[in-house]
Amino acid sequence: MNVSGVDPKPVPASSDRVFVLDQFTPYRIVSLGHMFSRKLAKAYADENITIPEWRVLAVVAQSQSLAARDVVRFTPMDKMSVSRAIASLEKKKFAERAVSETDRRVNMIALTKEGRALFDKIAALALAVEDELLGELSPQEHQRFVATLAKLEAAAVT
Amino acid sequence: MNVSGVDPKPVPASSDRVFVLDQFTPYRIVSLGHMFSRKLAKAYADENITIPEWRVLAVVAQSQSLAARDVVRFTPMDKMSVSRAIASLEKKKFAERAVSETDRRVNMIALTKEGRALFDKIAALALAVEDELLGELSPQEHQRFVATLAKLEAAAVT
DNA sequence: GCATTTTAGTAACATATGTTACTAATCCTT
DNA sequence: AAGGATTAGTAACATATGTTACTAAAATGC
Repeated sequence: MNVSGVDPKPVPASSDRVFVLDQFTPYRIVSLGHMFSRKLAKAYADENITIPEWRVLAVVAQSQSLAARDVVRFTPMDKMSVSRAIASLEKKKFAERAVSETDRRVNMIALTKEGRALFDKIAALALAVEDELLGELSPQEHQRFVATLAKLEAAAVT
Repeated sequence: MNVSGVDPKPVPASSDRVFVLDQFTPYRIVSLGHMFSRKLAKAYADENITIPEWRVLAVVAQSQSLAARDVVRFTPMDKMSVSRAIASLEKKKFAERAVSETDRRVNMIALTKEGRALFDKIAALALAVEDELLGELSPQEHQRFVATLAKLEAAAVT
């Protein structure tokens, strides 16, 4: 019982079904996403890097050099966010930008030595957080969960 | 093959494990959460209500009247966000605030007739979106997924 | 090959969100 | 019951994020 003296009660929605926020699966996924975000951000809070910057770092680290537009493709960020994150990574000397020789509209992004080192460090932290968060799941449970996740991702892009 | 001429390649992290962003489960959950958020926001884009406002609306709708501090408990919002959302719901005539008679620090929130109607309408939309997003899952798969979700929520609060 | 459309990226503005610190009320301890 | 500690809520500031509209380059199509 909370301070207000009332517990939340289900309330009939328009139809015969009932809407209860914490039994609403999409909402729970969103909330869990927030919790994970915060956990991860905390894990690398000392590393002088923001979430958007980390996303760019992680994507660029997986190729030798990547067009900014492809960062947009590979992350849930819009092009303005990517542009800002890259600018800031550049200012911090974790990445460098160079105009593409074949298409001068395009910026190619590459990590500096420091950027690569930072990625390695944070990747290790991230994997540790993953262990902490998912460690309780059996391999089978994890595998099933990820399979369902893939279905949901597919449903969400349609 | 993308425009830049390189596909993302896994890169060894600090240990023997490899960090690949789109195989990193916490990140996938966060991304899926964003996708769902956007889907839901789109579904009620015409309704003159923001995401934080909707969260408050949904929580308050489930009781007759609720203390603002309990909204903080029941949502992933901090008290400032809740305060702002309530202020804005009040301005839009969807909610009313009254100082609690037993504790004058506390604001009790209640929905107006219009707020209740709006909740009913959006709840129906939300359930439709849920069907769209989760409709492909068998009852068993959904049930398993939600069970795992609960474990992850528990791990994330620790 | 010239005009039109599309694309990549950014600047400038508006809005939203997080943070710190404050006020007012209540609780707790003795 | 008086003092300090805690709690609910908000104001004011700083930062981040979304939006629109622009520039420059390249692709398209006539």
